[in-house]
Amino acid sequence: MPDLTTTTRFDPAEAEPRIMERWLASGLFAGAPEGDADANYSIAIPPPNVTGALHMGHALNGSIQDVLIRCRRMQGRRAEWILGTDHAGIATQKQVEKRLVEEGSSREALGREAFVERVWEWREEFGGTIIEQFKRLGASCDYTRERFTLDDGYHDAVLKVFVDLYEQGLIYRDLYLVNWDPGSRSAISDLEVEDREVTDTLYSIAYPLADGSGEVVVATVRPETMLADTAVAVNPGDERFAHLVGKTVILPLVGRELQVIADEYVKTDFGTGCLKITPGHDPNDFEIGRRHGLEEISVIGEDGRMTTEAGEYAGLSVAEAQQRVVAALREQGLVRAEEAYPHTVPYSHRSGERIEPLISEQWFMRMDELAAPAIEAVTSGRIRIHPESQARRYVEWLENIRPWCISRQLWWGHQIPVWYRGEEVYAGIEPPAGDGWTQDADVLDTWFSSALWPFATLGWPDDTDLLRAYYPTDVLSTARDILFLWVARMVMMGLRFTGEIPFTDVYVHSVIQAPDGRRMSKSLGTGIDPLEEIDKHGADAVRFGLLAMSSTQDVRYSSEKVEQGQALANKLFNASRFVLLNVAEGVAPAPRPTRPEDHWILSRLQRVIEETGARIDAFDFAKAALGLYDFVYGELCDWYLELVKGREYDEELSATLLHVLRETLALAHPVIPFVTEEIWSLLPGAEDAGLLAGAAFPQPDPALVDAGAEREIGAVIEAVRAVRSWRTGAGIAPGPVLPARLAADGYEATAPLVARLARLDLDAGGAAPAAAVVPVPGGAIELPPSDAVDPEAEAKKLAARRAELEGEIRRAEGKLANEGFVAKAPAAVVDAERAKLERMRGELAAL
RNA sequence: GGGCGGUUAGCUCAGCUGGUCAGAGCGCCUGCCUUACAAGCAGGAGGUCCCCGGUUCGAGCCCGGGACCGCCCA
Repeated sequence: MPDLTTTTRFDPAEAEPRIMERWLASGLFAGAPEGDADANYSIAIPPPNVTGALHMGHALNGSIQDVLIRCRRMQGRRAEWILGTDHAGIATQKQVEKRLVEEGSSREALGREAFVERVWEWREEFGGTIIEQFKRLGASCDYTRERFTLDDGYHDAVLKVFVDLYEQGLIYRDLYLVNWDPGSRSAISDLEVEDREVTDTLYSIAYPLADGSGEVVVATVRPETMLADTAVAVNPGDERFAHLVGKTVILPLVGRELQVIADEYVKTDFGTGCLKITPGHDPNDFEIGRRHGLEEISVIGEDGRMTTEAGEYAGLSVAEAQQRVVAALREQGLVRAEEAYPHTVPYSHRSGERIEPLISEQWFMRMDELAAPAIEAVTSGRIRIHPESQARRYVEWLENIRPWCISRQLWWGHQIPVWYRGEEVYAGIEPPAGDGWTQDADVLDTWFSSALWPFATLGWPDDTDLLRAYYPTDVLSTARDILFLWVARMVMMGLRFTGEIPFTDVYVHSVIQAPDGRRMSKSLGTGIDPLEEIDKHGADAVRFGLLAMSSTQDVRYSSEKVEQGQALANKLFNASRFVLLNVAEGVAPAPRPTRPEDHWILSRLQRVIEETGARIDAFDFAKAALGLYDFVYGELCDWYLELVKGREYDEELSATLLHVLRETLALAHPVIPFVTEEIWSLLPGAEDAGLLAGAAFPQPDPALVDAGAEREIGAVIEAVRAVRSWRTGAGIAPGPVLPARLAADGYEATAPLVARLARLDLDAGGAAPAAAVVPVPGGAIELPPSDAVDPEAEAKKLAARRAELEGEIRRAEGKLANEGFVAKAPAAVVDAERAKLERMRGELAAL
């Protein structure tokens, strides 16, 4: 505990761990599951990969969710932030495989059972890292109910979903062209593929016509796949080749006869206008092949080597085969052209290796039937996506959804609950009775299990207290990149298996880029570690900074915003010292205004309470955070605390100061929980008040809004600023008290405030003609001749001001003389212009 | 190729339905150790709101065209 009389800085490193301990010990984050989901408030955290470490995306999203959860908790709702990690199939398996290699062992050497055992051991040792890191951030998750997408209960849910969908005919096995990732030796889904710009060689190759009447030239960057060609296609509207459709060509090197077919897919202006069709190794060709009933030949195997179908090339790597095929074609004089060709090529998001499209037998999920209700949930407004532009993307994606390849050739994950015995196939939660059954070796795509996250974490399929209390959840906060990968799938599965939408609001937050605008990534070296930032500036500062810099679009990381947050925490700490060291003892906090400035700050407080609440409700976190900053700096510290200095700290003032401080702490707590909790514990009566995290969130009190006081103190502020500014311009030091007189209305109750803050003696103005005139609201402050005032300079400044005013007046008069303006502009705008003109004429007259 | 977003102060960004909207933080300059905070306080300088046209009494804001940057999908 800091000693307020001597400590002038808030020390996050010392305070934050201590405060987190108190929160965790209080049980506030882990309430009993009572009541129903309508009354309660819940958020399911996007489960970080168990292999993960906290990055800026987690830190931002954690801050966002924590603001929501803390705010609702303080508003009296039972708030549950569901926590857990994802088993992250490929990532985790690779992690452990790497260690095995370092030990001179391998996955294969260990065997499946032992390997999976090793992964569990790894998880036991390192899987908690990111959870601990969320604590550093101050995230008020329910740490007592941490889940894992591979724990027992969760596994049961996954199996049930698989078996149900299988029985309903939505899950099926099929031969299909998949994105084969040679790196992980597994099929991966379309969404795990990323395109990269690559320059390949585009070869033009001649295929002779079978009747000897000529040749067809096709263009390809993958000549080695020609060994699997089963047709040549042209555009049906292409007159150049119309006569060829239906004819036969001879596939060089292989000798197979290929039909020339017509298909709309072929672009007339690309390459030669003739396309070789390789259904076994190209997604588009695969589609064309299925349309035309073509044979599907595979010449590349899952090991990345040519298969026996490739004849003499069998066993070669793809690259070797390409060289040999091109060489052979050259020898036969069939290569017509070679050119460099930049294009985009699919790569595995996971392993980073180039995708090899292959036909293989995989498990698929039919999505159309699941997608329809998920589209309806959003178009009907039952689920709201913020910002709305993302809703369009969601709907468009679902409308064009394709079957989802859900099997992965990995060992770490939910092994597919299907057993085989000869020709028999059995899908079930329990293995079938009898001998001789072998289970499918594949596991499910990690996203299959994540899709169940909002309800599987709560005990589904059992009807549990947790499920009743917290499902459906309220908000799902995430970045854009997993809107399809995860969010859409949760909606589909939620609707299918619980009959309810899994959440009512989806908030899509910014992606934080590196300060130079590039992606933040470890491999680029552009990453900034949020934990280092927390070490340097404190968790409050990082939370504030991330929230303040976030918006609906991507933003660059701004360390200035984090420093701004640190400044705010420190400012609040010192403002609190001032209040606590001055107030009378034994006074209960309460609004007890006696002076205009008291009414003013209470009125301003109601406005910031109102605004902050509305901004959090609207997911406008940047404005919520910056609005708090503006209030604390621009109103509370710069003005109110300065205005009350010099007053006696009587009961009324003490009560009001404590009230304003308390309300401000509570209001700011969801954004900067640590420093506010720390100060809260230093308030008088803290022992009985409990934790701020469990206190009430402020509500605006309309009775304390006071427009009159706002005008009155607003004038004081403007007047003080005007005088200070004048002093600087006149080269007069800010310190000395100058004689002056107030020639303005509206300061009956506040003149002493102006005098003190502007360093003026308003009773010493005398009656002599003014040597300087400072315009203020309602009139002017006049300064008599003195050593400090240079009459010549003053005269010059006055003349300049007059000229400026005259110009402004002419402009306003011109505007008001414009018939179009007066006739068409709204009355309020015209009136405002007239009022402005009057004000300027008044000021000119006063000069 | 299709779609979406962006371009406002030296930097990072706010600017709602067109009318006190030209703003904030940081940086910079000047002056202050004013009994909460010098990681502070006060004051100040700084902008062709990407370009060209249009609509309007009035345009960062709306419309058309263009340039550049970024993201998503194919």
